Amino acid sequence: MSVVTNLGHALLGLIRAEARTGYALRMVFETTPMGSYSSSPGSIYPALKGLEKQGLIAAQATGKRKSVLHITPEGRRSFEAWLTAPMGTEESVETALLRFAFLHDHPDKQVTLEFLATFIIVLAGRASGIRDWLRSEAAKALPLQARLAVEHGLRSLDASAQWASEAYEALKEEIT
Amino acid sequence: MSVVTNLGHALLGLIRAEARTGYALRMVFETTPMGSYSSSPGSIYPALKGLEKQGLIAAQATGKRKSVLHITPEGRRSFEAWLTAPMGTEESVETALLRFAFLHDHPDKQVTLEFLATFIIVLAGRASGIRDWLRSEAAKALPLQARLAVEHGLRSLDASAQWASEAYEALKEEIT
DNA sequence: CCAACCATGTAAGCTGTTACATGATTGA
DNA sequence: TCAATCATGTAACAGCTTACATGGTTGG
Repeated sequence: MSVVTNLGHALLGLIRAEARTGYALRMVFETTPMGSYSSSPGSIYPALKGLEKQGLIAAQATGKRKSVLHITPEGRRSFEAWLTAPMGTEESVETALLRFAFLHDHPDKQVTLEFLATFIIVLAGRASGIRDWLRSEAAKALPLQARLAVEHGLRSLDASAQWASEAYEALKEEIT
Repeated sequence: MSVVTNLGHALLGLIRAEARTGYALRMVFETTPMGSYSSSPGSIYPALKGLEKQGLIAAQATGKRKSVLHITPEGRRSFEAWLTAPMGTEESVETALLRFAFLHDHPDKQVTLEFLATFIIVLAGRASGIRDWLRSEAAKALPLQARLAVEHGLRSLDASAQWASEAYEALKEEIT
């Protein structure tokens, strides 16, 4: 039972790439566009403790006050499983993007291409659900602006799908 | 101090439009694309109690078990203030969309047009922040896929801005 | 030496989720 | 009458935020 949140996976992925202190991780969230995640000590440190309690990361004290966190073999396994799990129909765009970003060092590039292909299908399904609703009687009863707001959700999904297909092409280029 | 969440404002706005039972509100979230909000009893009823405690809505028992909720004068004032407050630079897209949807019955359509214009500016500011970062040294150190993930955020913002400018035109049409 | 930054943590509180619980009403 | 749906709620818990608290290190 993986009780790891998006924040937890973001932290785990960063630590997997390079052993770091909690503070260094906070700085990543504070100075890069990865900053949709917390960055406040009150969320980072408890999350790290959770990962440690689950045996996914371990701390190495370095004489000074700071302690460098590194990933454990079990953490590596758990992260890998999360990374390559099949995408469910309700997986959030945020989670999918996080997984995609971390898939970069996966040895088999085909996995990433399939990931994007599935993502496109999932997004298309959601978009057509909204389109159906917009054609329904209920939708016609709504005032223009409420309908426009729904339309925004559709545009968002379409933009994601558009992005995914371009990313697909870009990666395919890179492989060859 | 308005301690009302997005869910609270969504509920308040629906009740303002028409007095309803808690169950009817749940159904709105369950059967329409407004369903990004809760819909579970465990979130709706406590939220409604919160609104009641703040004097923004009031319940009228109807003999049977159900009680119909209606907005109070203070609730109306509070909602109106939220609706027409100037947009801050960190206002979430979700909040902005909710406000936009409820602005439909605002007497002065010019307010809505200005709202959209501001929204476009806010989005442009965020997008250019990301674009700047993508041009930075830090960004160039990132692997392709991480950069692509950031690019997704940019596309999202652009799609919202595109939507906003089209909504602007659609509303302008409607007014005349 | 003092300010700024590095570094880690705790405590209170708010939202929301899941799951459980209850009972009334309605239509087949 | 029995199932489905209407209708309202509570309890436990997860996750995050804000604010508070502490102390080490480094550069001017």
